[in-house]
Amino acid sequence: MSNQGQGCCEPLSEAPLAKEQAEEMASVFKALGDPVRLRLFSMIASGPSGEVCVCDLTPAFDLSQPTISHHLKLLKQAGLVDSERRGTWVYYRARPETANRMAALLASVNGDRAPA
Amino acid sequence: MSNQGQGCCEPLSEAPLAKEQAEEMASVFKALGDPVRLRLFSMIASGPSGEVCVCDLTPAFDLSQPTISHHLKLLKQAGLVDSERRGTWVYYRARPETANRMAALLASVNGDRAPA
DNA sequence: AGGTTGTATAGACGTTTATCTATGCCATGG
DNA sequence: CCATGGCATAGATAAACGTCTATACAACCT
Repeated sequence: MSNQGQGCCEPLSEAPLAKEQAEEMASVFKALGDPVRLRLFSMIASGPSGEVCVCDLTPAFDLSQPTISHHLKLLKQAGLVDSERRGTWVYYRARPETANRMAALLASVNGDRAPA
Repeated sequence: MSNQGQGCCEPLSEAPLAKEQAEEMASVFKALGDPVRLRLFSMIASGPSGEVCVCDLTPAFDLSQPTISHHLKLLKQAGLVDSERRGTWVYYRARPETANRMAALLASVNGDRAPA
């Protein structure tokens, strides 16, 4: 229930996005715009302990380890995940603020408007 | 079944997002992953009459008319907007079902897990 | 210290993408 | 009809992207 509206932006249905805001938000959508990254993010976000080891993520794909590492880096740069090294392994965890911010933006698109 | 102690590499039994679903949803995010398209979608979604004429969208950018037309096409293919020709002009309107579906996905990322 | 395993970085390469100019396709109006 | 204006399609091109192999870095374990 932590929907702390951090006053990020107007809902889409009220006012168009400014150029800067659009660029910032588009970069997050772009990070989610790849099937591999979306699945990675999904696996991380739904990790039962709130975090997932890279060693669990890598074998889940038919891709090389550096490729997975690269995608995780992009997710991190987009602000969607955070990483922490504990010993040998690195754990990734979702950053709900970012996801919820994008969710709020999309949820504001409503269809009931100007009934003829 | 937390493996925090040492055994890290227990394979995830099931991916939260299936491969096909991820590809389908990623294609929508990809459409929103461009600043121009996001602004276009934003302008369309916030149109006071629920729809916006292309003739109003095109001059709002420093881009050629075919480029705008191309971006609108991608938004349409992603299921984010619909278009209708009325006489000389073409009007675009948002499809809230798609936007709300993506919003629901992102909103399901919540941080309250593994209390303290 | 040396070997082993997990993760990240570097560089290369083929594909996709965003943009342009040129052109085609409606629909309206002389 | 033919001309005009709005929008879409086609083809070209440079930049960005996803992937790979090779290698470097980091932490563990004898």
